[in-house]
Amino acid sequence: MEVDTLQDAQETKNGGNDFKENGSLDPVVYQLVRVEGDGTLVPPTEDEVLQIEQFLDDKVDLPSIDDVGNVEDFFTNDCMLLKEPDFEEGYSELETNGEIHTQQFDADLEVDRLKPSVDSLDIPSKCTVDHDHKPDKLNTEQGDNNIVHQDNASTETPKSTVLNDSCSAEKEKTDACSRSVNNSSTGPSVSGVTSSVPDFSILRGEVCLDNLTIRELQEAFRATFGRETTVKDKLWLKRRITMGLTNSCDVQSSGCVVKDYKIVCKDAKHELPTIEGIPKAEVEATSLVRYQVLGPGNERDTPSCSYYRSEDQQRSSNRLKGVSTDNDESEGTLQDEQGAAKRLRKPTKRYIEELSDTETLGSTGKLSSPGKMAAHGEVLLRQRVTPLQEVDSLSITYPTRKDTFGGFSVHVPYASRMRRGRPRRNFISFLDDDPPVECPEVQMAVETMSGKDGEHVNHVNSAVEVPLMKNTEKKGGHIETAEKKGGHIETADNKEIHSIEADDICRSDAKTKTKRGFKRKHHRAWTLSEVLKLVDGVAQFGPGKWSEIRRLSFASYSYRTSVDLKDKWRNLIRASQTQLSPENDGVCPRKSNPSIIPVPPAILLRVKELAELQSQAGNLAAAIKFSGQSSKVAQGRGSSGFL
DNA sequence: CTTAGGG
DNA sequence: CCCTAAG
Repeated sequence: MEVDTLQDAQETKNGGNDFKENGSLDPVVYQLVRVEGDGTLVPPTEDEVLQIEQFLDDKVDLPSIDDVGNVEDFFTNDCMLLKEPDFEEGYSELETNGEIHTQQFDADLEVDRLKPSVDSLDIPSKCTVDHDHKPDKLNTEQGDNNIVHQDNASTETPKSTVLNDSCSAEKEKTDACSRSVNNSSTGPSVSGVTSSVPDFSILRGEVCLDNLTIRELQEAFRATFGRETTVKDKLWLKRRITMGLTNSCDVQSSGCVVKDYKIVCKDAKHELPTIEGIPKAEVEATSLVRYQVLGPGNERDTPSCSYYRSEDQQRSSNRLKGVSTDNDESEGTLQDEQGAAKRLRKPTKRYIEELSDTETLGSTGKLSSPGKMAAHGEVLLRQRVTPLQEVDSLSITYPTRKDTFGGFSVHVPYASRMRRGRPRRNFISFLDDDPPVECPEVQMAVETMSGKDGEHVNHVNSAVEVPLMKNTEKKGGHIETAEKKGGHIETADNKEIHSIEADDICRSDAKTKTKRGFKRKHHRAWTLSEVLKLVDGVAQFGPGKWSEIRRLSFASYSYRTSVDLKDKWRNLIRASQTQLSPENDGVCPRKSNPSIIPVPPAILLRVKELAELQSQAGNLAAAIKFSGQSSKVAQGRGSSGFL
């Protein structure tokens, strides 16, 4: 398994209010999209993006090389997990995944008009059965409805006769689906899928996929996944089907017979290591542990579930489940604890498919698709609109953007882009402004990737150039984290230097942009050297001469404006007073925040002295104004040299 | 444009 | 950092 697999397996996520703490996400990647009234997809607003950024935090970690192994491990186990008790549930849950999100849209946006797009976006079989069955429950008008579906699906299918039941369930779903499709006026009907019922008999008993024709395989695929596939690749189909039936990722591309959802290798005649043999409890435990690894989001229940369902709702839905209550119970518990523990999410069926896809395609794991990330906005949208069948048959590359974390250049999902400016209010402007938005990223790359170049100009000390605050870039907490994880405190020098150019671009860009700080100036932590320069500058030119100081001492730091200097100085003074004078037991007020490297007391001392000078200067201005002296005065123990 | 201050 | 009011 490769990192890219994870990223490729994107899920449709809608904007709106569903991004909150609990909005658990796939361990994979989400693509934030908003469905417009007419069914078209639109990039998320920055606000929306922001809302999920925190989740992506964990996600971002995934691709990190170190985690790959774990991830793989995880999926393997998880696959097995699905198999056992709630096989069905696993499935329906997984399948409903996309739908759920989309459905939430119904609440957020215009309900009726969305249906079509929903259908077109998602797997046919995903259509809501429950609208028919449990009209009373959650699926009223609130965004909570979605949950029931999967629950029902799982509930209504006794475990014993898994296959057949699942078939019927699927059938129902399909029917319901077609209904809803038909009901909706404009909906692009799902090609044929809804018209006929898959031939589930094909999956009955011992299935030897090798003996099936492509058509049969496709049928089997449909019976397995509840949707059609246009893929004609036998190998691919076989793998998919096998995986689907066995719920295992570990499937050989051929020579396997599926019997009772277990893989039986023709040749080896032995079952692949599935959940069999592993104590249920152990498995469960495993899952628990794993769940904690991945993300705040959780998953046994679909994201929306955990978030949208109130406690009561959850209970009621649990009741609905009936059969699989015990499992649900634990799930519920898990959910309750999810806040504290990170858990992994079951790989979605789609993920599984994607997985095999990449494998089949001989993917060695290109980390993503750099080439296609160009116009993410649009490209991405189109992709989402494409019928799923096609989506998984093609080697879709999902839009990502390159970003740098802790020195690693990785592609992160489009949605995880950091917000740079003030929230954008409308999509149009969002799109229009896209280029500039990219700037920070570029900068990041430049900063972290390239080695230091030029700018040794009047550089006094490049030694201590560590940002005073480690969370240099990106205000958002999570990126910060990512950076830390990257683990290196690069010499700020690097940072500064490279940032300069990029930032300049950015700034000019921002400034040219629509007035009112559409973009907030990229936050740059003040480095020690900068502070020193500032202090020196103040000492030399006197306080208030910001423009001068900037011109002379900060010639190389084009991103520091005189105002910045002024602000910083103000802060320094504050710090010196707070942190120094009351003889604070050496504990800085901002203590316990490891990410903040306090300004060395030595400097603060100077600041303080200068500050005192200033205040006194108020009365005896003349003394300081004669710069020549003032600097000396300042450097020489302040008040002493003073008249 | 530069400063000073408040936010 | 941003924004504004004042020189």
